[in-house]
Amino acid sequence: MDAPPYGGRNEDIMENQLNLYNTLTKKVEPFVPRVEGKVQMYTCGPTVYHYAHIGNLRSYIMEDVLEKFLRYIGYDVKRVMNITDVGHLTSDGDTGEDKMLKGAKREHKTVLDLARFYTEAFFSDCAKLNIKTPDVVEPATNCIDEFIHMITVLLEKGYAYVAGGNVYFDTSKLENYYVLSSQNEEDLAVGVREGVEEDTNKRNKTDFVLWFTKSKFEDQELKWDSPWGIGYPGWHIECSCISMKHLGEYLDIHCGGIDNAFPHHTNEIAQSESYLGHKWCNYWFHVLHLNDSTGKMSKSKGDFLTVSLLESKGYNPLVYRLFCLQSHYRKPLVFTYDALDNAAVAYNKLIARIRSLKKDGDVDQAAFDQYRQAFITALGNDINTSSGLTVLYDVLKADISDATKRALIADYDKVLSLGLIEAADTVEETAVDDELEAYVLERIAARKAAKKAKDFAAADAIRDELAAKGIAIKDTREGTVWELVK
RNA sequence: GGCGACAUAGCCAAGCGGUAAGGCGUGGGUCUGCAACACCCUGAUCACCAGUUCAAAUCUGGUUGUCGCCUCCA
Repeated sequence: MDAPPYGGRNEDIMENQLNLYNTLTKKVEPFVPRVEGKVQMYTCGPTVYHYAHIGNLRSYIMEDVLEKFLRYIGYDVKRVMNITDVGHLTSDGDTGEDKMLKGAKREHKTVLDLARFYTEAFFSDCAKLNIKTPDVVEPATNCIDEFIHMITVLLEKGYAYVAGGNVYFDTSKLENYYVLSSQNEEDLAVGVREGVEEDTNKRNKTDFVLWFTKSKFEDQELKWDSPWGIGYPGWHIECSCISMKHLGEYLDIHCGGIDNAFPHHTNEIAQSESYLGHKWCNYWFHVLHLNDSTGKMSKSKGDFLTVSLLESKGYNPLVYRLFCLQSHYRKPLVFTYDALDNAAVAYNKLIARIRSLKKDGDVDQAAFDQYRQAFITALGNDINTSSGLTVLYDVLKADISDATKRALIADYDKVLSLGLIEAADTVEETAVDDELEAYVLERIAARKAAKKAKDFAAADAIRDELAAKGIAIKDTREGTVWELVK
């Protein structure tokens, strides 16, 4: 058997199992963790003021694949995610559109209740998409002491200043602030978008708030005492602190959506490395956006696409996962229902093919190892999920035993998490009452008799009769099967 | 205004200098009494222009278009 020809052709990086694009270096480079065999991974979690839309979830799906692939090739991964439940919960223009939030306010629920509600909703959506919950999930409100400590140290070291009641990070103290983007201060526009006011307390355009006591958002509900007065933390500080709280002074991979690269991640690097006095994170993994026909998906314009909405339209959430996996995480993806339908058909066909595989028989270990390596080569090439799926299709077409195919698919699905084997082994349980079932079975038997007697007109009449009742039948090698058509 | 990403068949999409993967759809066929299912076959010179090279979808420069970032956002 010839080795399937997948993957990069660059000899230098072929040696490594995983080559990852690093936003910090703007190159695909071999992934080498700081401590051999272990990966420290941090993910920017959701801001829980609303449901996550499927664009948000694209990032979490692709990060999930990255995490699972790292485990697949043998790394011991510790992954941490924050939950932003403070800071800008009431500062988003979207809230005007948010009926849930309006309702919550009407019912005098607190922001914390709201955060709890949407945190649960977020993980519920993740579960439907087979996204593993990170090892550590930490709400920002659990870490106020840590934030205050880091800000205190930054003030002591001279990287921060107090102005107008707020504490700011002084970006002019850094030799190189723009590590994740090639911007320069002079050309940065302040308040480019409408409705954004310039903060005149800042010494430099790019300075950012570490702690607020004075905010333009007067209705901030959650506030804590601090050396600088009663207030609440700035947004950027939480990720740095939560990461260090659980992963220590060094981080291997930091993930997030591409919109976070500047300024959020840039600011995280600034404050973290100023605080630590050494380099903090080696690899930055950014997922590009899911767009709709009008551009970037957002909660305040166009359709607000959630997992629940897709479900209500009859889509299996895993179809959306497949839709994401068909594309590369570093390319913008445009969502259309046509494309999702395409993925739905592909998903169902895939399941049907796997279902037809025989379960008994021996696994050919040599073939298994070879195809497992092909999959590693595909995914190891900067998490090329599209190529990974191609390997999966190749396995289905390969001249190897069904048992080997099933074993490989189950193995791949540790990373892809499309529920392939489970779906294939699940017999469609149509919710029908016994009476209907008895009727259908009787009609099928009658049709079979008619067919046997070569009375095809009668057989077709029975089929039409059932079709009129929304029941489709088809003849397979194993006999006639039926299902309710929507 | 500045910074950045992207542009491959009807649709989605891989491609990492050596002569265009895969999926869906379409069309044709095999199997079935017919239909459906399944299976087989079927398609593009890679936005445009100019360079570098023996060789470019892949590198360089430019043009056009789309999108993102420079409040908060995945």
